[in-house]
Amino acid sequence: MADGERLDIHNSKIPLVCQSCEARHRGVCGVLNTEQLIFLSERTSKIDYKNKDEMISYNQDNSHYGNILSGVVKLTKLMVDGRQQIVGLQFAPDFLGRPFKAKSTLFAEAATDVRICSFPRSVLEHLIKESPALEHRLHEQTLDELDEARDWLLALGRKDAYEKVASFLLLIASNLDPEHSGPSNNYSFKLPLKRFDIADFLGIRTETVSRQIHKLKKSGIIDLASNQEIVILNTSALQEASAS
Amino acid sequence: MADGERLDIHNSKIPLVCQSCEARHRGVCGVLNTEQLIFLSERTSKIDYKNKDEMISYNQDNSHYGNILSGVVKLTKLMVDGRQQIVGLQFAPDFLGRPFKAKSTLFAEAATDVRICSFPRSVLEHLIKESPALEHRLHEQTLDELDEARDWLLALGRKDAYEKVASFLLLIASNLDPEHSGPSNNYSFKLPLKRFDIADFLGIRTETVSRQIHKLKKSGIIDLASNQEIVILNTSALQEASAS
DNA sequence: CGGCAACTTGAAATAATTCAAAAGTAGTGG
DNA sequence: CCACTACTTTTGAATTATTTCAAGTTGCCG
Repeated sequence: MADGERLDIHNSKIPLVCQSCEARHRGVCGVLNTEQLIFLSERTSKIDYKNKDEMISYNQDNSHYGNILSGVVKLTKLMVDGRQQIVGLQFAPDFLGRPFKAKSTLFAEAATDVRICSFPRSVLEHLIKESPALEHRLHEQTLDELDEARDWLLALGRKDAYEKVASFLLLIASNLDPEHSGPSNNYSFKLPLKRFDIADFLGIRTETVSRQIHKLKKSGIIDLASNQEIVILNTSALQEASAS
Repeated sequence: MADGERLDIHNSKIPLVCQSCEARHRGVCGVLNTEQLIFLSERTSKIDYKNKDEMISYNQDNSHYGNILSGVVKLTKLMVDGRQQIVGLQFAPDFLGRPFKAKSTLFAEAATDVRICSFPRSVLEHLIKESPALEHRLHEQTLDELDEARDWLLALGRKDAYEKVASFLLLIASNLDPEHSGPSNNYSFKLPLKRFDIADFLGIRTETVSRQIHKLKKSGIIDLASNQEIVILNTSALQEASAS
């Protein structure tokens, strides 16, 4: 670490595997310096999951972590009698996994085809020890997830089915296209979740989801290009309907 | 910082105000060294809130943080039409406040008389910069809160009223007396929340809470020493009833 | 002891579920 | 390209859990 100039040149060698990576800047990797990025990239492997693949199982050792490169991941909880609830949805470039705990307390399942950049626990721990900025970044994501979870506690506890479905459509729209936060109308997207999963997320039944989507369509707030393709005709009316 | 011996002696002077403090070891202060503890203690003030006092308001600047020394704090969300949902309960020695965000997205209200050790944002930020262990400790609490929030997502989304009330009683029992996690029977405690707040937490109505408590009593799982004092007669049956 | 708030109880109304069946959609192979 | 199957979604009707509304009862604090 003597010659500043050469060091700079050397450090600008961002690993090839990272150069066009979704998570490189927005994800946790954004806080790593080049040296740390090289260390990490040499210990990662890209893993592809098919839609419906189980990525993490309940009680599984938290031996690996990952960054989501593409796709949507469902986090679900299961009751002994089979009742199920989605307790989180994750999108690229979210960090995936529960740090500092031996075993997982939930399931992670691919809701679409998913690609992640995976690395072992020891690598995470080593990097955290070296880089407080990394723990800070993870802490921020955890805080954001907590804020989100609390928004959903309100929705599950106090909103009716119609409001829940409207809220869900807004959530998906804003996550698939972060630009879409504003009231730009006539925005369309493909739902990453089937009716059953939507119901699972909202704590209601698929039949109820279907009926509420029908209502939203009938009142001209949305339209269906196909079963899975939602067209938002009137964003502010949808926000109104979501009661938030 | 020259003479090691004197420094040690000096450093063993834990601030008087911290010496008998609930949060000193279990809370975030547990990760601070003596020097940092002195720095912090010189910038804190103990604040007492009465039951029902609003401690943090929606959209309020996050200018102060605190450690709960005693009492129970409700975190609530409010909809424009007045519907309300408790999204978290905090007990001593929890850290209170939302770091790294300008404004609060929820209300914090004293659910009992509450005492906190409060300090300004700048002090937190200064200490975090100096001590990665502090951020780590905060990160851990946030992760625990997220785990809890997700447990409640499952409860709100998929449990019926009877199961919700049973789950709630178990939650309170284990937080008021951490020793009570085991199946020791005939344990009694005073509910820190009124029926209305319990309903608010569980996403149901007070009348429904009342009816479910009645059911639990009728089936011999609990007894009421008074309206607010619950006696758990059969912990395993209560766990059964909570469906978790 | 009085008065107000918290809690309980009952009966009617309602939102969502359950069950059943029909309609739509996608994928496969002849 | 159509037929076939499997799966997802929609729709309808009956049932159920919870809410709502209204009235009582209890308990607590001054």
